[in-house]
Amino acid sequence: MSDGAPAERRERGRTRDAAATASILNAAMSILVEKGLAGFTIEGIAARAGVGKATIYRWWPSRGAVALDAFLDAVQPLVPYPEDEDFPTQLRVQVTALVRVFRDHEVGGVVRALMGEAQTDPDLAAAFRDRWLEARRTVGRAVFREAQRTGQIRDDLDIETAIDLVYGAVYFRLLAGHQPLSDEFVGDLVDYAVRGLAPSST
Amino acid sequence: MSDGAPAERRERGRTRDAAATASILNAAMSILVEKGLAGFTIEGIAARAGVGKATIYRWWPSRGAVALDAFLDAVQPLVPYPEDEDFPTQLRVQVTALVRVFRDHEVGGVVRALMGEAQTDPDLAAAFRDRWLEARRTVGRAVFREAQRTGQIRDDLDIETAIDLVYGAVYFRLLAGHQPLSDEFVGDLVDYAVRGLAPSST
Amino acid sequence: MSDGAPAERRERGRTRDAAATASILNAAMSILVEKGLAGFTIEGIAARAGVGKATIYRWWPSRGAVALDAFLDAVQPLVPYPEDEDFPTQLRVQVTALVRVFRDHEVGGVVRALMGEAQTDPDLAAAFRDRWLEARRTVGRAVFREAQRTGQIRDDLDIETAIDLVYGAVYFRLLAGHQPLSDEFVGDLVDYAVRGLAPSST
Amino acid sequence: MSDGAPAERRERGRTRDAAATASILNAAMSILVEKGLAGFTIEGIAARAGVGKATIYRWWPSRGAVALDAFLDAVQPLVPYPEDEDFPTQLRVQVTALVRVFRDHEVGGVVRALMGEAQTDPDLAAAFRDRWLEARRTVGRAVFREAQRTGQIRDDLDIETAIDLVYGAVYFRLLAGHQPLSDEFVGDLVDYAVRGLAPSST
DNA sequence: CTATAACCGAGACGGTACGTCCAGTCTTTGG
DNA sequence: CCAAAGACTGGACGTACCGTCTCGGTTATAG
Repeated sequence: MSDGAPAERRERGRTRDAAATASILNAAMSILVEKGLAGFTIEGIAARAGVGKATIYRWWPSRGAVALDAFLDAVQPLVPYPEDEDFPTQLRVQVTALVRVFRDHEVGGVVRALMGEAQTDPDLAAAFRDRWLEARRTVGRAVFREAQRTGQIRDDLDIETAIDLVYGAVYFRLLAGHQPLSDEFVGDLVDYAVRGLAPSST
Repeated sequence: MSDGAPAERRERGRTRDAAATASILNAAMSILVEKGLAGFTIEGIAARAGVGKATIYRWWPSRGAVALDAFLDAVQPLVPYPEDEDFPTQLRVQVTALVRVFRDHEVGGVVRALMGEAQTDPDLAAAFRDRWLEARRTVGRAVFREAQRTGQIRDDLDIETAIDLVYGAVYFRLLAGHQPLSDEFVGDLVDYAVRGLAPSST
Repeated sequence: MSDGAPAERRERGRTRDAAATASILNAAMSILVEKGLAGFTIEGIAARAGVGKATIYRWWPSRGAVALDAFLDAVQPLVPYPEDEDFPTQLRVQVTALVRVFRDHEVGGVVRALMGEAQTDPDLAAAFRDRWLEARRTVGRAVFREAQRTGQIRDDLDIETAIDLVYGAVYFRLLAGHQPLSDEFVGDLVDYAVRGLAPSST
Repeated sequence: MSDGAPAERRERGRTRDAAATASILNAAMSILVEKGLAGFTIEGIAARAGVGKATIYRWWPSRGAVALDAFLDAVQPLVPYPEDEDFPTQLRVQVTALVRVFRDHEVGGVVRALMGEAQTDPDLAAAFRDRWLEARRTVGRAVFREAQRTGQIRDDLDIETAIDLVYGAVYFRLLAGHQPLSDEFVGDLVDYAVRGLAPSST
């Protein structure tokens, strides 16, 4: 949420109302799921949460920031950590998990909304990159590095590009909507990528 | 958006003013380039174009539709058709051309704006898919099919997935902005993809 | 409004379309009666009459002018001429007739609309005065003069003021709506006025 | 329009801004006087008052309501209360005062505008009746009742009709503009009315 | 019998104002 | 000092009409 500071020194005055915060994030998430980003307004959130607009502005700089917090609140628990498998399997498990979250939990719409809004709001874009994308890439990077160490992929690989090769296609389908995020798609995608990243057969 | 139908039957009443149409698209494009989608308002376009708001609403259903027409007007001439080369070269040329258009002609920001707006506006999303993405994919598909015919890539390939493997990464970097759209990126991307799509070495 | 010049020299070109004119006045009257002056728009009249807007503007300068013509067309036949009776009876008959037209033929609303619009449109005000009020006053003046000649009212009377004494109350109730235009009202009104205008009893 | 209720219970939230209210009414009055009801727009008032349109719409339902409040603000202090005189003198003083207000203080135009607008806007019509006409009639009614008690006018008189006999003529000349609101007119009018309302000479 | 002119319907045009919504800020009362 | 309530300025929205202006097409008179 906006801050980070771990409430070091007990400050004067009334403390932040945790109930209000939770109420705001719940209201935000339910509005996002019901109506998408259109119709996602600060006034609407305040009304549904039973909260003054100023209370929202005190803690979040923009509607996108609220949406991002609500999204992370709802979605952080859902994504798995890699288990001890070979590289193709690990990659397939990771991508499948992400696609399923997008497809099954009405989360895809929220991600679309957030990335759409981020095209207009640079602060949101940065926050989304740092708090969502980068967190996921950290996990992904570990998987690729381990695969490099065990010789399952080339060691002159640009890992950032390799990650984008796989996940770019997923986000592209999510955002452009020209093709479905099917399990077959994930299978082929991982297959082509694994081959493309493998060491030269010589 | 505006038409499509080739004005078959002469209609009654005053005819559409081509000068106004051009003026609107120019104004729209220049506002998009100057200020991005924030600050891209119907009122602003009307004012800069010297046109009544109603004239815009008469022909376009939303600001996104205006932006799309303006974008296509400006960008259609810039993208090349494939020449007679081997598959890796053709792919590299195509992807490089797209990335350069995004990078060099202030067009990247417009595409970001359009795709961002499309997350909220389903009509715009459909139009963007049909009139931009699909047009580009048609070219891309031909390249992949030719490569298939000449045995440069596997013939059990899902071409749609293959296209997304390459172009997804480009759009992902454009929209998420976590890494630059550099020429090195394009080089590696095409390299990994070509390997991944190649026939089994056996 | 509509005419004036009695078609002296036959002019070149297509002549005025009488059907269109009638259609416009009918449409105007029916819109006035249905919706009042709010909702009485040139576009609405043109649409209902099946006529181009320009055709209306060619012949009338404003919506008020159309309304006035439509009103006079519909109402001129309804008001009676004075018969050969004594003054109080003549006055009562005249006022009663006017009040009944206002009450019974949905004409009251149109007069209210016209006088309301005239507060804003000086040309309409002048036309309404000349073509309606003055026409009615001419009849009224004759009645008062005859009464003066026969000694039924004072001969030092200011006839204009006397007319306003009677008709002013009627129009006031029509426009302000604070009291109904009942027959009892007319009776009392004429009674008080006749007494007030009578010669001194000495 | 705005309230009336004497702010019984102190409410939560920011209180109504008296400066904004005054600024709106001043702007409204000055626009009315300068340009009449044509050119009297909510946007114009907001601009001149330095106020958002929503602030006007929050407190008044229509431009007519604003005009009425501005009018009453400006005019309430100007009309006198009856003094201790005989009936004809009292009536003459009252009518003369009203006519002078109409003539001399640019208030006539505003009343014309209000009554014109009221022909189209029923809410305004009701408010104008209750807050202006009825307030004036209350004073007038007292004068007539006192005259009845002292035998200066008939006691079977319909006072409402009697009031309209006098004031109807004034408003008629104001609204129709066919004759001036001169002092001679007032003199004759009161003279004829007083005679007409007097008890039978027997 | 052809020009020329004024008419007609339709409807696009540049504008103005509407009334609504929301943004982001400010000012109250009250916990 | 925080929270709720809600009034404030401001700006864009999408709509409705305004009055003007082309369009293609239709009667009329004049040559």
